Amino acid sequence: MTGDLSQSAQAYRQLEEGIVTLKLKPGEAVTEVALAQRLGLGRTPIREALQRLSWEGLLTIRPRLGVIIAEMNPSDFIKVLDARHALERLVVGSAARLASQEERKTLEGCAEDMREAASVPDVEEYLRLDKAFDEVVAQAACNPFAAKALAPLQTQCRRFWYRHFGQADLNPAAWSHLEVMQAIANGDEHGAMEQVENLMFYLRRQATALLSLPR
Amino acid sequence: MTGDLSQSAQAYRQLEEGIVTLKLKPGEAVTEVALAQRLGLGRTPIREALQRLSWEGLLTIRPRLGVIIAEMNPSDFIKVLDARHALERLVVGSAARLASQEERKTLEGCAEDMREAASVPDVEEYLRLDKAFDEVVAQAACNPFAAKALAPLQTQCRRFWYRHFGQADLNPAAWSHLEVMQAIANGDEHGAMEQVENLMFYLRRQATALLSLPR
DNA sequence: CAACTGATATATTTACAATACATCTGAAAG
DNA sequence: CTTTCAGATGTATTGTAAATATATCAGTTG
Repeated sequence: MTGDLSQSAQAYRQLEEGIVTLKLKPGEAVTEVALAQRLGLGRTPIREALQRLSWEGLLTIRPRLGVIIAEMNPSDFIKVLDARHALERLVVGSAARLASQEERKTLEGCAEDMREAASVPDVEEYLRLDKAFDEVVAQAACNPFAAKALAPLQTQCRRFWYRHFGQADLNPAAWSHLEVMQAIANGDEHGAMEQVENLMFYLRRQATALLSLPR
Repeated sequence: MTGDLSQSAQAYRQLEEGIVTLKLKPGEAVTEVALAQRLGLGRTPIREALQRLSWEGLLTIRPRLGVIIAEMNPSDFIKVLDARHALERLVVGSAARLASQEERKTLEGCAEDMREAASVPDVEEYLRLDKAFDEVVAQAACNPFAAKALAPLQTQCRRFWYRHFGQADLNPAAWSHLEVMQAIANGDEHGAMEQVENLMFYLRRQATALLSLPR
């Protein structure tokens, strides 16, 4: 019907997207039945999606009380970044070393698209490409365990970034991504790790800048 | 009734333990209803537990086909270790820096118990203590995101370790753990990171030794 | 101010539907 | 006559949904 994804998977995708793009606002309380009606699905798929989102930290389920979309303050984001940084080093390095020709090709295409999305600018498209980029790299690294650990952190980053910097200039972030992609595509392991260091540092600076503003 | 855990949580605990202690053998196929009967629970809690175990990589759910307990070969274990290593560095360092007095106390007690479990030797108790150790450290590090990413990797390690080295001498591994705990308890960040490096190196050596044997 | 009652939301169970796999039967070919 | 392959039917298992039970919160009443 709607692709050959299971209903749980559909629910998950839609809810995740809704959360990172803030259609579901941080702090908001929602009920299972409300979501079920909204997405036109049964309660069970919704429930399974919610559980998964819960242990990815995108929302918290409070028994008999409802689910609330997770808040995220800058200091939490720093913590996410710490964890992500540790894993990105590993994964990006492996990807530069192990990526297949096809994956390198895909990465170059992705870089091109991202450059364009940043110059339009089209934030949602940029986000989709960022996600695609992360997925290709994760696959190229040939370490599904690291990939599984990393993915939720990347999702959190996207959400936080969209919330606080979605309206800002996309170009600096995009450039930084491009450098990483180029290095991986060229099989330059050292360069890739250096560039990912820059990228993480850039995100960290953004977050700390936010911390000093009392908002 | 059985503590105040939800039935899903109970199911998860029991299944996880069953998997790491190989009461559920790698490659084995099981059905939801069989597990439900075996644990005396309904199908839904089982199902939720299975899903969680699935995205922790302890089993794979093949739609309309059944769930099969994950195999794990040494080369997979190396990958798990790569990812774990990256995160442990971060978490252990933070824990040494940030642990409360109470947490340091707990760690010292844990070290004592582990020394004893290793000398008895009591593998299952050792495993429980190892898990408790990991949990205390994760909490002390004040980074729930890193902790969530790390926990499944630690579980995988325990399982693999129990399977291949459960019968071997516990003392070397225990000592290495003790060093880490001591360093954290003393707030010696540098020492803790050094010791965790040793521990990871030790595990890696064990795995590579296994790789060379054709078994 | 305390206790009770009603409403609301989740936790769990149960039932039903859909799908895949295995087995059995039949016919056709050698 | 035997063997093999194709088709159909039966069984087992998961995916989904609805119903029931239980706990929590809020509002009201004594």
